[in-house]
Amino acid sequence: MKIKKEVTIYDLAKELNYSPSTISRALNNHKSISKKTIKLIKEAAAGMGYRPNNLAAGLRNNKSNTIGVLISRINRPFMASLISGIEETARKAGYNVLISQSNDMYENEVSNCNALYDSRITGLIVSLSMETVDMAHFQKFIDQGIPIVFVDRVPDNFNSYKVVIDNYTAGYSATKHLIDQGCTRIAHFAGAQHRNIYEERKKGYLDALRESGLPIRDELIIHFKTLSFEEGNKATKKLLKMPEPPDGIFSANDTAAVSAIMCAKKMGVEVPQELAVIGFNDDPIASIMQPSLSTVSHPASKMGAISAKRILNHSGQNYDADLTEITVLGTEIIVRDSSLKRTRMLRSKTS
Amino acid sequence: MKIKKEVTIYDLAKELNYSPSTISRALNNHKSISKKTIKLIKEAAAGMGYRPNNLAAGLRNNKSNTIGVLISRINRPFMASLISGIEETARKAGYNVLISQSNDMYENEVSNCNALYDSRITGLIVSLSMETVDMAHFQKFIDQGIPIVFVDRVPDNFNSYKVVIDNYTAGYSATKHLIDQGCTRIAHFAGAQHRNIYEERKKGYLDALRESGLPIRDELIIHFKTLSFEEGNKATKKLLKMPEPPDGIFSANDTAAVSAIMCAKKMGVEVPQELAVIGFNDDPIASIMQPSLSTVSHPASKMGAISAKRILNHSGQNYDADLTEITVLGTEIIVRDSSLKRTRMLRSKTS
DNA sequence: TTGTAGGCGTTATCAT
DNA sequence: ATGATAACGCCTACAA
Repeated sequence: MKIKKEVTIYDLAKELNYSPSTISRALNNHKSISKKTIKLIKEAAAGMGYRPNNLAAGLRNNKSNTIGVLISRINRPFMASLISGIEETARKAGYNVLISQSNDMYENEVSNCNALYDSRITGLIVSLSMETVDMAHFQKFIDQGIPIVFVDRVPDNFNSYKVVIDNYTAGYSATKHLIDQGCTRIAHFAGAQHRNIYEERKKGYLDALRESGLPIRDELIIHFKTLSFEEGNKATKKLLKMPEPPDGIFSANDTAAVSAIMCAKKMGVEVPQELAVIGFNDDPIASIMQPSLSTVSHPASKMGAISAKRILNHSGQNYDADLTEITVLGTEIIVRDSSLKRTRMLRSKTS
Repeated sequence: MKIKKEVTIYDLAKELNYSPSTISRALNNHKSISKKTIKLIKEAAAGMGYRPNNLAAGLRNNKSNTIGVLISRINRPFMASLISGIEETARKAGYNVLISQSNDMYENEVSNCNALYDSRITGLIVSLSMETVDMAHFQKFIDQGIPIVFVDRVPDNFNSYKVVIDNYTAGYSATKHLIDQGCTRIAHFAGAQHRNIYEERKKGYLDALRESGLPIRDELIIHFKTLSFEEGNKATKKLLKMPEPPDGIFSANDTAAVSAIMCAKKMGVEVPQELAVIGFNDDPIASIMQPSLSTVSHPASKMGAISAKRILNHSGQNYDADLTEITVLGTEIIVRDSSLKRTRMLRSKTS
């Protein structure tokens, strides 16, 4: 097939009897060009079907108008909403979004990192893989003055922009809520402890128990690898078979919390009467399952938007100093049926 | 801050006493370069921290190693899995993925289309917005020999690659299943009829009724704009208040089906005994809610992988001919509790 | 306000 | 097997 020749600023220049530089300036709204000329040139450009070549502009500027995103998996409600927030904000500012998923594997994270770097992205937004410990693969961005925003799963040994929620308080409040409901043997589904968000949630859990004078029982703290449905199922089965089973579970994510409820049901354990459950994230499923799942809100889309804005605002600032700008968002406990031991008002309300 | 000078093939050339061309060829595994030299050069490149510049290579080749994705919304289970499938396949082949969401608005689709074009993507994967009717914005890709793969929500007045499921058969089978369960007044939640996937599902529904000798009642066919939870809720309420309410609903997506079940519960209508429901997509929620939702499988990730492969395999072939290569995937009815009127085996099985 | 010219990093062509 | 050179499209000092 014949491929149509693309229109360049040279073609426009010839057509309109201007120099290419004037065309270029006009298209970029350069102040030295009169409104009239700009309008004329832009209309001609549109008429001739001109489309800018980001590759050429990017090469010239050594930077593409692109934000890179590096996450574990796209098809998780939290991540999908995070990306959605990033995309929306970036798009409005005329930026594109390049995505990549590590599937929670360090090796993938490194190679995706390189792939994004090779595309000369304007900035990088990262939620670390479960495995990642070493952070060397991010250094080259810093060396080039390319801003990195870590979001949700952030490192604590690397200075950069960070966007997180207050995981400690969230963990504390979630646990406190269960205690308020009368739970005394509260289990915790903990995430990988080298990811500080999970460490913080657990700390909040521990402190809530301590403050209430409840004993900390190691056998009720289950350390998960990925907080998957399967892991949750297995853990719950084991817990409920204990001589003194827990009467409450605080899970570090909704997926595992849901599996706990389903497992309990199957084993004939009533939720919330015999076992109260609270999750984390407020996935869509939380409000729909029955009993509906109490959980902690996690403003995914907003975190994405903030992360993108960080990149957009960065432009040329230097942030390699030992300066770490952290944005901490609040969360709230969303009380639904799965943790309401005492009163049962709102029973059928979807929330 | 000081920005480190980036290493280019010229630096490598100087360092190794080769010409830039040789370096370039070696890095691209050109056959005229000996294995030994390639190894030498690649090792030096890695040692010196060389990273290729996709922008420059892309400009030179007038094509970036990037696949563009244009969808309605990322944070929908089907879409997230679709993207995930695309990303995984693209990544393995060394391609990047640029995403954009239209939020189901025509105007956004057009401008995103342009933004992706400006980045000189290798190929475009599209699931049309609900609004889109005119297809002119895609023409420029065809003119440049850039392949387009339409997936799921595809046009029927535009020749290109397409990846779809057999919506007619799916709609037929879903409806037939309800009939087999003894339903005689089956309602249908239909999507926007100018999107052929919804038209096909409806056709299947109608034919299933006809073949079974059941009357087609217009008042039981509800046309939705977006098949949202709210729309589903409203429609269900109206249906159940009819003098002769339906005893079955075939919804063109799971979201609306879930809302139907929840609405029915609230109104004291038993599912499936009084009202059987079957959805479409097999969203994660379908197997977890109670009663679990019968639905039609929709191989999102696989469709994404196939779409990406289409682009990767295209390389230079001409497909502007009046040739439309369509890949049709099969689906299957997933029977769960929400439609099992008669027998109740497997009651507590999650599916 | 507009034009000229050089270069961003890479690769393909042509030559050796 | 390797090298020299031009070109991809755009932007921006510098000049006018």
